[in-house]
Amino acid sequence: MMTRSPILRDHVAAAILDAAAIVLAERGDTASMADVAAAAGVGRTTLYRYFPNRDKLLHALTEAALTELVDRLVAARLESASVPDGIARVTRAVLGAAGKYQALAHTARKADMPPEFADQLGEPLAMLFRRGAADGSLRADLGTETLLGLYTALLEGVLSQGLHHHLGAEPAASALTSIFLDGARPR
Amino acid sequence: MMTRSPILRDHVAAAILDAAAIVLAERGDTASMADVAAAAGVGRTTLYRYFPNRDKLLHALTEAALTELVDRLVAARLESASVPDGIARVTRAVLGAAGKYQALAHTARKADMPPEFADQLGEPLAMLFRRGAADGSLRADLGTETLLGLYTALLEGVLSQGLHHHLGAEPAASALTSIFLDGARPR
DNA sequence: CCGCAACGGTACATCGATGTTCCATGAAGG
DNA sequence: CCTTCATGGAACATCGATGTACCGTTGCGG
Repeated sequence: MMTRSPILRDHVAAAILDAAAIVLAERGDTASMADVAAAAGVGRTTLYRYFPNRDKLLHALTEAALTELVDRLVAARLESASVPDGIARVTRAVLGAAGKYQALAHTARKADMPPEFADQLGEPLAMLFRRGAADGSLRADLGTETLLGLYTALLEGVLSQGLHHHLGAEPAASALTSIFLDGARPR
Repeated sequence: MMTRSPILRDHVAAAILDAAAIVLAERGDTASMADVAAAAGVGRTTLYRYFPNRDKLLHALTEAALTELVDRLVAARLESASVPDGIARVTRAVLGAAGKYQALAHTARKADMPPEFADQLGEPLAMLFRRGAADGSLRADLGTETLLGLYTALLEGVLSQGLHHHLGAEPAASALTSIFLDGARPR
């Protein structure tokens, strides 16, 4: 027998998640399961065969998005970069993973983010900023916490505004990094 | 007869809108009319007497929020300020009007923003940034459009992240302005 | 080439939200 | 004091979304 193919099934599931990410990013919570199914080019019942209910789908989506983000973050090897370059890498990583990640900002209003991810995401970033405060490559007058908050706010704003679509991911990333590090005033 | 009092009615309506702004900002589209009514401390039927349906409520809320924002923006007298100071004033204005404005970012996904408001909000800001590009008080290498996009992204991100609640409106505004103008790198 | 299994579609039960109607209550105003 | 009117609650109809069951079709695997 051998149920058709387990790999195919995984790929279909991935395709559904990609579609879900898009439609959720567009329409937010108002997107229905039917919308997701249609966007994925799959029957509604088939969608339910892969994800037995809406919660499971959301959960799988957040997990996929956070995993991708964490992967990109470790691949960025922040330890072996200067602080400014590290920030540039983080920016590229986040904007590159935007596809799936963007949907979560609207829906999963920090509801049930698994705490292990929170650490895996937040710690490297916090470490980077602390290092910057210590070695003088970042301002100290605003406080490391505030600085980090402003940086993530800028990331979230750019994503939610779709700026990386107008400009392309790479130009958007370099513009964002440049503004955050050097400001809008000419040096 | 004299239907009780027309001013009282306006105040109740305003209270409902305030409550709606809060609950919409928290729960987004998933907030029900019943939630809004409860948050406003008013019966569900009474809510429907003031706003005959959900659309009307949302519409009134966006109008109130945008009106407040426009008012603060004209009160800021951007023409008579330097560009950096103008940006500081805009930041304070937006963060000050956050209460109502924040809810719209999640819900009214630039759906039906009345175009007259779009101009009243966008034009002064665009003017300010163009002036900055012309007189050299803002960088020109990223393009005025991009610069403006990054600035509004930063505003939106700070709001959606609630940073102005952790820090207080005024400190948040000055930190935001400082980062945007001067960057995170020490000068 | 044949059968199993996944697929898509239809139909259906259920649930929560929306919007409406009606009525009892209570408080302000004359 | 007594009328009047807004309020809040309950009951109701409706609608869309969720989740489930069934069924005909299709196509890959053996």
